[in-house]
Amino acid sequence: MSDDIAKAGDNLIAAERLRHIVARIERLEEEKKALGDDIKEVYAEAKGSGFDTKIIRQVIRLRKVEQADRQEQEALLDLYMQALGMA
Amino acid sequence: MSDDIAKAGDNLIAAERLRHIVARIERLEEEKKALGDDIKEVYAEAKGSGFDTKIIRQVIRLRKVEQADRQEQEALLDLYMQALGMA
Amino acid sequence: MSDDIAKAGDNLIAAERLRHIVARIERLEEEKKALGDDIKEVYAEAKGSGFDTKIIRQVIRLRKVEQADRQEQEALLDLYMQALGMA
Amino acid sequence: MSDDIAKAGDNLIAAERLRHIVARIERLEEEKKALGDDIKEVYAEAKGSGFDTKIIRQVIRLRKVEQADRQEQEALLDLYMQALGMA
DNA sequence: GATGCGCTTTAAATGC
DNA sequence: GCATTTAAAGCGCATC
Repeated sequence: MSDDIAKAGDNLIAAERLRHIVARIERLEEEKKALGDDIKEVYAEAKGSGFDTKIIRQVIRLRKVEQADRQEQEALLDLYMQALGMA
Repeated sequence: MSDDIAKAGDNLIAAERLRHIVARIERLEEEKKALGDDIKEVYAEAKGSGFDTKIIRQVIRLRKVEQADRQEQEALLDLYMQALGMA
Repeated sequence: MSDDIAKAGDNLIAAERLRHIVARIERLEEEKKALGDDIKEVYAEAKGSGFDTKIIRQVIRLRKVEQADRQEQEALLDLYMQALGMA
Repeated sequence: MSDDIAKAGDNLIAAERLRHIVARIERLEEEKKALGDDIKEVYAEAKGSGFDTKIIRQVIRLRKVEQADRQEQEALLDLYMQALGMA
């Protein structure tokens, strides 16, 4: 019997925690969406200034992969350094 | 001649503006990604506490469509009001 | 040598299957487009009868999200049932 | 007074027609969605057979514009024929 | 622990 | 030019 009471209490606590988790995620998603809107706005503004947003997107994509490449190269370098006992 | 100078100046200005636009977008995307990571972390934490993330995701999705529902109803009401010349 | 023959045969078969796939997709897309045209026609007809298509679109959108809502609720219930070992 | 009655009657009829229009559109959209699902299925099947769906999509897109080109050329030809009194 | 697969989200294209 | 529709990317999940 007291098991049931304990279980009911646990469920309440779990429900409360769930509520908290959901609230946190929703808050974060809201902020994330706001940033997405900001980005959209910048593109719209750029377009209004006569820029081709498609090309801007390409530029950004390109810079992203280049950055990834650089990081990869650095990671590889680190690995070599470690292998050579230089790090 | 002075046209060319003016054009060169414009290009410089355009390049500068482009640089600025790209920087702004990259900054915003960085923040956006950080929030995505935060969300992921909350899910991971919830999972670690024994919650079923699938249920949490479903709850959040449901709340989202309910909210959309409410907004759609209001939009529809507005339309009717306008159609009836009451807005 | 016979490997090459086999491979050539495979390529022929693959080409034939590809042709078949493309044909099927094109046929389906054609039908899909026809339906899209039908829908457009209904809207045009409604407009001709004095209806505001904007409102009709909104009504349909609303009914869609309400339906999605219902389905989400059922999905959530299922998840809960499963989580509670009742399904 | 009888104007009001007439108007109320009109509204009822309009509501009935609206219901009918919505039902027709929803039916058509349902069929359209079913075809979309069929197409997705064909792609999935193709993928299961080892084809690269991305390339298949390109093939289909290409064939579509080629077909459009052909139709355009034929239309142009018709025009010329008519202009020459040969059609 | 890695890989692949489907699904959700996000970007691009198109038509009104 | 904006909203809808369609293609692509990213992500979590399941499996091996």
